[in-house]
Amino acid sequence: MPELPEVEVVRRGLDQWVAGRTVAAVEVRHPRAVRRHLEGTEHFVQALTGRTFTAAHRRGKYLWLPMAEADGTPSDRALVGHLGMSGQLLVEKPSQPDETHLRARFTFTDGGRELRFVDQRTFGGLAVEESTGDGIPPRLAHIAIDPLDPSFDADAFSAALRRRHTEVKRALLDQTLIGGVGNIYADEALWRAQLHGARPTAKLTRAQVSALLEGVRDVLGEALAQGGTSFDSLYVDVNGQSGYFSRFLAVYGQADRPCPRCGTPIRRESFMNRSSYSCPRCQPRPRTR
DNA sequence: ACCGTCGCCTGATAGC
DNA sequence: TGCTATCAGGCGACGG
Repeated sequence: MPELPEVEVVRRGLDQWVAGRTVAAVEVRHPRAVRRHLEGTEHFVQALTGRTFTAAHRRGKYLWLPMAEADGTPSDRALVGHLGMSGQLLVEKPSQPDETHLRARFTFTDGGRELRFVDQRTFGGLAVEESTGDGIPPRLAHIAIDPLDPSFDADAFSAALRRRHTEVKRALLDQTLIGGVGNIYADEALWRAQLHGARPTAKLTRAQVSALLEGVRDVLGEALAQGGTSFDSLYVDVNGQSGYFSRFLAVYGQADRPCPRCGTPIRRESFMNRSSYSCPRCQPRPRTR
């Protein structure tokens, strides 16, 4: 599942292989892929055809590509994308057979490799959004700065976290508080900080918040270092099927396997209608909830 | 304003 | 064998 590190790998691929190219045609194969483009599929196609992508940016798990008009002047719109659970953005030769779950195809005026949006479960999507310059499109403004962004403010995050009246894992998954953390890396960061996800945020000490943030940064950074070198950027597989995940994860998906720190079997709990993994000894449950 | 729950979606897998 | 149930989980809408 693509979280921040995987999306950053995709961004780098787009910046290298798509930025600077002009769209010749757009084919939408499944309307759900552009459902967030409220003006409809035809408008989506019109808004992109003939425009040039100028760069690829990311905040949290969102990507956006600013555009320029045919005469080179900057456009006030950008292509915004989210990979959801299973989305891929692939840069491939036109001769490559269509993928089963191909949702949209972009061809370019240079006749080179196509950009394809492939998404089995269709939680992801594309839209053209208002945007000026390289700044974040207003529709994405609610997504918090992510911890790999140089402007991330650790003190502000710590203060905001401790002001919340919720459980710490919920807070980590809240994209308006910190961007880019999903279920997998939330569990990994909590394990590193030796905190159970049900701990109330308001009662965390400064030291605990600090350890948590360090855990988040480390796990995202390490995943990026591995993912960024594991994939051919021409074919960015963000489904984790290449297996680099499982060698790297301490607790996620590791139920009944020994905790790498203390050897206690990892437990799996249901939380927010999804799975949470933790070490019963390193991460004791809070007494009350 | 803030917090928690629900529905969306499809393929793999387990169990009968 | 073939069916059904369960699971994977990010996000925005919505209700309290």
